[in-house]
Amino acid sequence: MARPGIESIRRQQLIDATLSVIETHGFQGATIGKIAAASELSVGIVSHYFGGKQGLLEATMRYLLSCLQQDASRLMASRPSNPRESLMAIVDANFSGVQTHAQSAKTWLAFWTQAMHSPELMRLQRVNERRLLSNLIFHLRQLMPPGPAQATAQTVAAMIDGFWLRAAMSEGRIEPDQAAALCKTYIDQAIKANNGASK
Amino acid sequence: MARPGIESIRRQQLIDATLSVIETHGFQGATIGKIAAASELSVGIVSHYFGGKQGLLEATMRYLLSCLQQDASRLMASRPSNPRESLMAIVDANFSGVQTHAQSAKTWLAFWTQAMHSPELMRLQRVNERRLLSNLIFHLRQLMPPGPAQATAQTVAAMIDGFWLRAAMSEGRIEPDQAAALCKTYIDQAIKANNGASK
DNA sequence: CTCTGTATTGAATGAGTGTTCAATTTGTTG
DNA sequence: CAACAAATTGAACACTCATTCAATACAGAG
Repeated sequence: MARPGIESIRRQQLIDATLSVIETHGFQGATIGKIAAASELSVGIVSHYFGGKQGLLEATMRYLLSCLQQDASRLMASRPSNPRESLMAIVDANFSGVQTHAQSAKTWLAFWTQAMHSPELMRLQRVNERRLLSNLIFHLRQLMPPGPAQATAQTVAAMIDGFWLRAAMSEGRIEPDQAAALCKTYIDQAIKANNGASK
Repeated sequence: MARPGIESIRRQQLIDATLSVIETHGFQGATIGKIAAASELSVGIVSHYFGGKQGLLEATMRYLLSCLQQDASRLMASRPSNPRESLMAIVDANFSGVQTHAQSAKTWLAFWTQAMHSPELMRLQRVNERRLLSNLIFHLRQLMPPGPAQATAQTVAAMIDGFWLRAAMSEGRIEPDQAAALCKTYIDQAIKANNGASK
């Protein structure tokens, strides 16, 4: 038998190569050949570890989702339990990935597009969307009535997606710090506009 | 010679077929063969009128952009010149296309993704983005200082994109009316938070 | 009806891609 | 070192798709 753990190493190699190739060549240009070349492995290895190209793409999206979730958990843990601060942490978490991986925004957009015609990717996307939304509602609920909380949560979620989209389109011209700041400004405005009406 | 105007008829036939095929099969599945079948024409006609697949795709995106601009012009013309009402009209215009063409949202997303790796599509996208942004700033500028106006405009633009994205992802589950209402609520909050500081 | 040039067709072509699997390499065990 | 199995390779294969272009259909002019 060969070294144990070699499987997870190869899997990660291929996922990293996939992200890199999508970043430079786009989703359409992400062929098995290019991914294999970028990972310095052979084309056959993809079928061996992921069963095929589709399996590799799904694994790559799962990886991106898990990174996002990890960012969120880390930032939530290091903050006070103040509801407003928690909301700010959620915003930060949703933009922190952009800085470290400039390629992420483009790749996300590519996956979203692909996800619309792939049930499995669609399911993953929906789960993640639900989590963000219910997280936002939970904290907003402590600052305003249910109605405005629901509306504000949906608005914040749309803003986050919108800024990601713009970041992807403008080749990193839009600063993630700026996007996060605008989201936070909105949250404060929404709190001010609805506070005291609850409790 | 055959009938004059036959060219514009065929072009529109092919553009309509392209939109229809992208809606059902996705951008990746939009092949010349399917488009030709949907338009009840032959595959060769595409090269004849558009020089190739890429030309047809660019023409289709131009068509979508012109539809959006037409919606905007129409709604702006039938409203009072009140700055706030103008902003509301802009929001309505950006969501009016979703209702009539449920396929639009998916197709927009597909084009956005494609645009990132096609200079010509990217250029079209940028022009449209600039127009929306400067339109928003122009009207906001009459209701608040330059700084907040700039920030609010970018936030509104991101919200619009974000809601479109969500509409595309959720197969029309999100009502465009609701999205427009949330955008308007935000605009009013932003005006209230910054009014009186200008002029 | 015949002629003429435009409009249209669709089979043939060739480039590109994902998958397969027999052969090879690599690391471990006896 | 020899024997073995897991890991890896990459050429061959089958398939899809965009493009091309010689052949055909067609509308109006004479």
